[in-house]
Parts: sequence; structure tokens; C-alpha cells
Amino acid sequence: MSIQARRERERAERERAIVAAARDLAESEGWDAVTTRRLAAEIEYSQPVLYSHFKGKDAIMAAVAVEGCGEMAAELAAARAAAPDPRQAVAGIATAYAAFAERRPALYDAIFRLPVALSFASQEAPVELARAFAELAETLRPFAGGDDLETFTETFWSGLHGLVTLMRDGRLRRAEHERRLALLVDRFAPLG
Amino acid sequence: MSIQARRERERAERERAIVAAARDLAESEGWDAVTTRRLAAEIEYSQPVLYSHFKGKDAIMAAVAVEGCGEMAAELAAARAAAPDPRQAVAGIATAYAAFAERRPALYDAIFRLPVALSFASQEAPVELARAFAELAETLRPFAGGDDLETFTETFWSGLHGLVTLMRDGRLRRAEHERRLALLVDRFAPLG
DNA sequence: ATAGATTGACTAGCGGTGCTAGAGTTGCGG
DNA sequence: CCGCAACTCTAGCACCGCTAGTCAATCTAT
Repeated sequence: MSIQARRERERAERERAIVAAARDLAESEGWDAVTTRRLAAEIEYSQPVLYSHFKGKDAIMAAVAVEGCGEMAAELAAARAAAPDPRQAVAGIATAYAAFAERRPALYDAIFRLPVALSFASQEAPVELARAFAELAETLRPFAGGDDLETFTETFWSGLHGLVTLMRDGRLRRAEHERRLALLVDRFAPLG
Repeated sequence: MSIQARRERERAERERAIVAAARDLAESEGWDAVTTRRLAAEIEYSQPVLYSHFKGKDAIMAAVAVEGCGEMAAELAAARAAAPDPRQAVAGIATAYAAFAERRPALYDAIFRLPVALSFASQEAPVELARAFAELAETLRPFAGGDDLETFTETFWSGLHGLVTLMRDGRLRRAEHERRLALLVDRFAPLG
């Protein structure tokens, strides 16, 4: 029994290594640099080994995305918890969201720009993603007014997503980033 | 002289055909289906001919994007012109924006999600793109209040962009699309 | 203990990608 | 009429995601 256990342990470890290698490579050189061959070289196994762990490259990216979801949710939660009042909570979580997207662009892309990987509303979405969304929703709750909270949150979240993606692609003036964020926050969580 | 003129005419026509083929293929089968080989087959020339017109595949996509910018600007302008009052103008242009993104997803992607193609703020950006942005800005002007109009517009535009991209990727509930649009409009162009 | 079965990682290869070097044809200017 | 320049072609490079089939190592059962 112990031998099988060791095997499973080694296998799990290798799977962890694959995801970690994919993530590191993506963060340091971008997703284009993440090829199955390079990944295989990184973990010091042959290419087909990857396919005994994941259905394909997309599945590996999805695994990285799931990992990233957890971190993002944690950072959003921390930002919310640190805020002294509801309005500053919105500002804080917006800043945290943008900071995450900027600091971990590859991770952010895996989560939100991946061709088809994670569906937000479906049950295949990891609980961490739901947690991140819930953090946003709870932060916004005091400001939803008569609007449905989920719809309200989706709209605010879309604003954040648009801001970070367009800016990273060089389609928005970087210098105005904070002002745009503040403006968005002000529209969804106005003073008084 | 007439022979050279004819050659140039044919060459220009062929270039037009390349862009048209790329656009048609992208709209009917998605950008993944747009390969240099299929493009070459479509225009009934060999592959390397493409490279005598464009530096690479990215340049072809950029050309498609420029074409799309013009149409988008026109549709936004029409939506603005058709509106009876400033607030309905914002609602109308938002709807037109979302409709364009939905009706021409490949074109929209070429314009706004292309790796690096068009920089909004740089001079390489086509005038049509600036026109589209200006339509948005003029529509929003009555509501910018004390905020800088360009920053205000960028933020609203990001909201639209986030809504249409996240929804198309299946990360937002489709049924709530119009409600989210209305909510966004209401935040940037409130009643009274 | 050994023969057979099973697991699992490997080499090699398929069909595809964007792109390019060099050959070969075509038409112009001296 | 001939040499030259322009231009399109075939062929091929290096890479991609992915898979079939070989082969060694391990486990099972006699």
C-alpha cells in the first residue's frame, strides 16, 4: 500500500510542478512562451507526460487560473476588511483589483481572458472565483439601492475589467489610471 | 505608364482582397481560422504574396481593425444623432456599442483585443478610432460635470468594453445584459 | 521464484502554424 | 534583342499541440 501511496504522492507533486511551471513561465515571459515542450523541459519529463495529467494545454491554463482565483479572492477580501467605512471599502477593493491585474497580468489573463476556461455562472467555476465575486458584491451592497445586487456587481466588475484590460493593452492613458478608478468608484459608491 | 498604372491598380485591388478575405473569414469562422495559408487560397495567390503587402499576419489583422473602426464610428454617430435628448443619446450609443460588439465580434476583437495592434493615444491610431471615441465623448459631455471629459469618457467606455467582452466570454449572465447596460448608463448619465 | 499482465514514460511522428530563402518567370529599358 | 529588374512561385525552416506505438519497470498470480 505504501508504494502506491508514494506513487500517488509523486504524481500529485508532479502535477503541482506542471502548474507551477506554467504559472512561472507565463508570469515571466507571457503565455505565448508557455508551450508544452518548454513545460516538459521545465519539469524534466517528456512532453506526453503532460497529457497524462491534463487533457491539454487549455486544462493546464485553467489549473493556473484556479490557483490565481484563490489569491485574488484573498486580496480582495483583505482590501475589504481593511477599509474603515463602506465607501472606502469600494475604493479599496477597486484598487486591489487593479493592482492584482497589474502585478499578475498572466494570472489575470488566465482567469478572465482565457478563451473558454472558466464560466462564472456555471458550477465548474471554482469556489474561489465565486468568493472573489462575493467579496465585490458584499462591498457594493450598501450602494446597490434598488438595483439587483448581482447585476449591480456585474456592472461594476465589468467597469474594473474594462479599465485594467484596456490600459494594459495600451488603449488608455496610463497617467490617468487612478483618476479613472476614482471616477468609477464615485459613480457606483457616491458620497452621501 | 499605363502598364505600371494597371499594375498598381491590380496590386491595390489584391490588397483590398486580402483584407476582405481576412475579415470575412474571421467573421464567419473566427480569427483562429484566419491562417496565412487559407488567406492565400482565398485570394488565389501563394502565401508569400501576403508578405509583399503586409509585414505579417498582425498587420493584416490591424488593417481589418482599421476598416472596422470606420463602421463602428458611423454606427455610434448614427445612434447619437437619432437620440431626442442627451440622456437617451447615452443610452442609445451604449446600445449601439454593445450591438456592434455582438454583431461583429471578430471585428470588435480586431479593434480592441488585438495583442498590440492599435494604440488609442498614438498617432498610428486611425482617425476613425478617434472619431468613435469622440462620438462617445460628445455624447457624454453633458454629464461629465466637474470631471475631465476624456477621463470620464475613458471610464464609461471601459465599462462598455468590460460588459461586452465578459458577456461574450460567457462570464456574465446573458439574460441580464440589457439591465446591466441600463445600469451603467444610469450611473454615468443619471436622470435629473 | 518466475511467467504473464499492467502501468507508465519514452521516442518518433502527424498535421498544422507564421514566415522566408532561393529559384524561375515575366516584362521593361538600353 | 538582350540583360536586368520586378515579382510570384515552390520548398522549406522552426515551431506548435497532440498522439500512436515501443519498451522498460513494476505488480500479480501461479
